[in-house]
Amino acid sequence: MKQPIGYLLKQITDKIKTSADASFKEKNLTLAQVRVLEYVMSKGGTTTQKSIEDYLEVSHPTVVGIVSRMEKNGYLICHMDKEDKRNKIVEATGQAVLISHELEEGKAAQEEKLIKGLTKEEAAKLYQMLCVIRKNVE
Amino acid sequence: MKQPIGYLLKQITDKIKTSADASFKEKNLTLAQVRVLEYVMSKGGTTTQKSIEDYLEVSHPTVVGIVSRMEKNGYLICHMDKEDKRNKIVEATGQAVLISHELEEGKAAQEEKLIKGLTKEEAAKLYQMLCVIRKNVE
DNA sequence: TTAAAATATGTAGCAAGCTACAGATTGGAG
DNA sequence: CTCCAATCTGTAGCTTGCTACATATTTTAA
Repeated sequence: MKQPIGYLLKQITDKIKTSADASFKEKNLTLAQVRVLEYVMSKGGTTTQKSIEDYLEVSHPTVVGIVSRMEKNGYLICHMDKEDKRNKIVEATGQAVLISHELEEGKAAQEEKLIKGLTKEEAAKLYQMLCVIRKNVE
Repeated sequence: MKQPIGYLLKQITDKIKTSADASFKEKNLTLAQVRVLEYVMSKGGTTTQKSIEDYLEVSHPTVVGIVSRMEKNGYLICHMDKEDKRNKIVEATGQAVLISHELEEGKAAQEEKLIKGLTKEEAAKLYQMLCVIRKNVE
């Protein structure tokens, strides 16, 4: 029974999430939170909640949840933007900066593990095709 | 900023789920529920909860939730297996049989939309590479 | 035969996705 | 200036994932 591509994608995504969440558990982080942390660091440690939302391409209530859990766990600090009171400024804490280096190292290894068995050309082709599909579902 | 493949996969998967859920909403179904329904129908309208779990490759509490919501909405009926009382037999209702035909028609169209812009050869190659990746994350 | 292991299900509690609705602030048109 | 629209955030409530723990039944091994 040949599975539709969409289902294949879901199985892969679920398994990436589950194993990543398990590996981050001792740090009190999840894959989604690590992605947020990477993004905030790429912005120099400070950004807005709306900016995270645009980057992740998820709905704003989802970001509210992730950010507030990270704040509760000491990875982020939030405060209102005095220039524009609609904006919520999100900053990485010292604790977050410290572990973000470790996280960065593991990242490349994960990507390699994912595409193990594919040639460099195949991986590039895959990437390109996934971009086509992403456009198709927009 | 080039996104990792894992993240690309997640974005695609999320969007497929969101738009599919919206399209099934008037029938009081979700994408996950439709997949269960398809599977049950492929088994002649009767199977066990454990069998659904193996097919979906998700944890058993996840299946419990999906099946019980479908039962509540009149798409499934469950009862204990008298041969082996550990098994929960799951059956599609008449209502489920009726709409399963409609659902089947939409399925191919969705798959086509997803891979629109790829040649038949590319799609086959994509499928093959995704199978490699699925093995890598097992 | 009986006790332990395997199997199937269930419940509790959490994270992360969504929509729908609401509130506050800012910007722009008249 | 004023009011309406746009923008950003928040809350409520849902589904679907998960792990951890518990229960019942069956199977297997001693």
